Amino acid sequence: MGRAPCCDKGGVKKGPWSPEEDAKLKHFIHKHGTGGNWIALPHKAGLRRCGKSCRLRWLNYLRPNIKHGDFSEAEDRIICTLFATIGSRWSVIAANLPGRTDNDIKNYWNTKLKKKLFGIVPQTPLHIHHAGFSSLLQVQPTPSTLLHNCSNNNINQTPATSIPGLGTSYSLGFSNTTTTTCLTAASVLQSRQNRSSSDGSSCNQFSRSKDSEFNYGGARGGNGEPQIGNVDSYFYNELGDEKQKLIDSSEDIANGLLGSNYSTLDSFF
DNA sequence: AATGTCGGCAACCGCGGACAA
DNA sequence: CTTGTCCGCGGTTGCCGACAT
Repeated sequence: MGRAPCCDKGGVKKGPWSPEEDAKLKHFIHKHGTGGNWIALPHKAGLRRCGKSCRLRWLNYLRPNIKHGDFSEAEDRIICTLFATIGSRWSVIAANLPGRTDNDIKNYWNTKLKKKLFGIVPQTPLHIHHAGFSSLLQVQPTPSTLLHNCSNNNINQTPATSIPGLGTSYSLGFSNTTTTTCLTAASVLQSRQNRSSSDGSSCNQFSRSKDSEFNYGGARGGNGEPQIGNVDSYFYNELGDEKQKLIDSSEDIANGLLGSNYSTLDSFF
């Protein structure tokens, strides 16, 4: 039953690829393609490597049209917005950045972009976060770092909007990438919930999976920890007229960035 | 100059869904 | 329907060069 055994784990080489191995793999794929079977490929190509390793090497480094080097400001913005909208789905983000690999984007986010956006470790948490940002709990920005980053980034300066009643009140400048994308993610989700919820009060859909967990600092449990899935208490009770503005702007951003792919976001929530 | 620390990046690991037998 | 493998993904590790002490 089942398929033939995978590669011989004992006989395979691990670690960095040599130029000779790269050449062998490249030559074989150019001549024969992958054949839809990575497991059989290394043997056919004369490589003592696991099929998985070959696939990774090809996809991340050897295949044509791979971009290496610095990311542009436009790429930064796309990564940030998509990350805030869909979380750490690097393959989906990579699909929106031609020539970039998921591994590249993941490394770039973890080593540079995260620091560029959030700066030093803050004292005051930002009260809105998507599951994608939950991994950043140790590096959430203070209002001052938000403003600092905002002025340094010099991105789309627009009037700030005050977000009251969230423990610590302060202005969130829409021009800041991080803030915008947090609000974008929150309001996109909220608008989607509006469409699917008859009474507008249920947040169940936000806790269905780890990727759709949401919380607001304005809605905390008895232990003071943010509660998962309490988006509505903020959107319905506290945000008032600003709610629609947020939803409208976030829909525009998402539509502009993702185009026809935007409709596929439904599948994530 | 030697040693320690940090950051960037390539590669590996383990998991879950899809699919073949 | 069950079992076992393949594939793709995200998270993590470890190597190596740059920089600091």
